[in-house]
Amino acid sequence: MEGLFNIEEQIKIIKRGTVEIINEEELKKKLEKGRPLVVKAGFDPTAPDLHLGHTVLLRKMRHFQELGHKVVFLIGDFTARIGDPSGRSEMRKPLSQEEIERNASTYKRQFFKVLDPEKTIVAYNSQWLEKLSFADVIKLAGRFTVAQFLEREDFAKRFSEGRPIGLHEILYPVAQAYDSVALEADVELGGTDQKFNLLVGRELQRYFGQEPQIAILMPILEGLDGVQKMSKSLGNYVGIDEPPLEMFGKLMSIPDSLMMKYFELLTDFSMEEIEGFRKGLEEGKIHPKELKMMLAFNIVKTYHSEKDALEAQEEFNKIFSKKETPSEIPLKLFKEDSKDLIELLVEGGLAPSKSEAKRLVSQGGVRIDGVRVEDISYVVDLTKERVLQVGKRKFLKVKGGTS
RNA sequence: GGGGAGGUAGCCAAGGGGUCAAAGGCAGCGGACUGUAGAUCCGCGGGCGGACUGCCUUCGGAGGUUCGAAUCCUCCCCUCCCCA
Repeated sequence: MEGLFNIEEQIKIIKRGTVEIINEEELKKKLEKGRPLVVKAGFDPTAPDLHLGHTVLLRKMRHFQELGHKVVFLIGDFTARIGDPSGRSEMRKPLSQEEIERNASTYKRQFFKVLDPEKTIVAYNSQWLEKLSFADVIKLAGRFTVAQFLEREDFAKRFSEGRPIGLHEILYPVAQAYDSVALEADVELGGTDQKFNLLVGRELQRYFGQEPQIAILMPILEGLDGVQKMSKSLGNYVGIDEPPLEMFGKLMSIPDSLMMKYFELLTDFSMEEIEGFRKGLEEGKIHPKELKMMLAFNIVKTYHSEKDALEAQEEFNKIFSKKETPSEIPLKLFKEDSKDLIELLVEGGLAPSKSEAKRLVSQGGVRIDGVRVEDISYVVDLTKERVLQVGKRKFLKVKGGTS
């Protein structure tokens, strides 16, 4: 592994995109030892659909792999099985072993789009957490004070706002810290929201006589709205399993202000190239849309193929620049020869309810064969194939007369 | 254990017996404008019904009082604050 990269080069690669490294000097010392470092990143097996937000971390893991380090992909199955015992959080409901396994296998399939499967060590934290007794847990917890936990931003905030903080929430970081001890981690990767937890890991490692891990914090990636963090529940995400056109379209809708961040965190362009883009943009030499297309193209290429990316791009241009209908539209067949537009919209999945469908029609959001229809009681002739369009990007072909 | 304040739509938050399907804000959706960006403007806003002073289901849960309750009473669940 060594020889290919000297310490300075390694640090440069590792630092890309990070918000903070605690601390860089220690990292350097660890690297100087010349042995592969154990690099840990934990994932909840709760939401098995990976999106670009997760890949920020995954890509950093891959950087470490490329540098020859040992990357541990830690699945938090133990904690997932307990969930949030207060039952307050839907996202944290307890998962059964089967669910966890199913999620974990989805996860693995998706990760290896980014990570090198040969070089990835997959571990489950139940392996060691399950063995701890209540006494062990109390001892571990005894290493920390309430005041320390109140340092953590979201605890402090909730505490001062008078919102509840469950004791288990305090224990979870301790469990996560113990993971680092069990793995003898040299480095732990996490989002900035994980800062506190990663620091707890350092503390606990010291207690166990280990050299504290380096905490590397990656930024939280904002989603399509440009404000909130990318997450499935907010619906502002780009899933890495999404079809090319979908992916391309979503990426084109990110705010311009997010572009450079996406380039830095989600693509392999060098920082020098990215800096060039930034300048070009500032000086008006590059059109923002062109650059965004390049971004979208590149990301689609990463998760699909160059061919798919090319097709997605062409298709995108066709639909939005030339305002033509897409070349491939799903077709839904109906028995009837004619049908209420409203019902068609609902049954075709273009509107969630009839009221909603009516709203869409009366507000001019619905077209049939490219012609706007604003009559709520319009009946669609289905003897031949018709193209329904809702808003700008939802299309459906419908045809009746199927027996 | 004692005392006090609360739980309202995706979120925040008004409303304290009928005029409340429930103000306002945010998010969302549609339209105009654009580069499917941003900013701005307009419209929508539980569900159902060929659409209107119509029907159904909503204000933590279960009962009750009333012609009528999100609003009053009882019990229960949950949260926060102060005291111990």
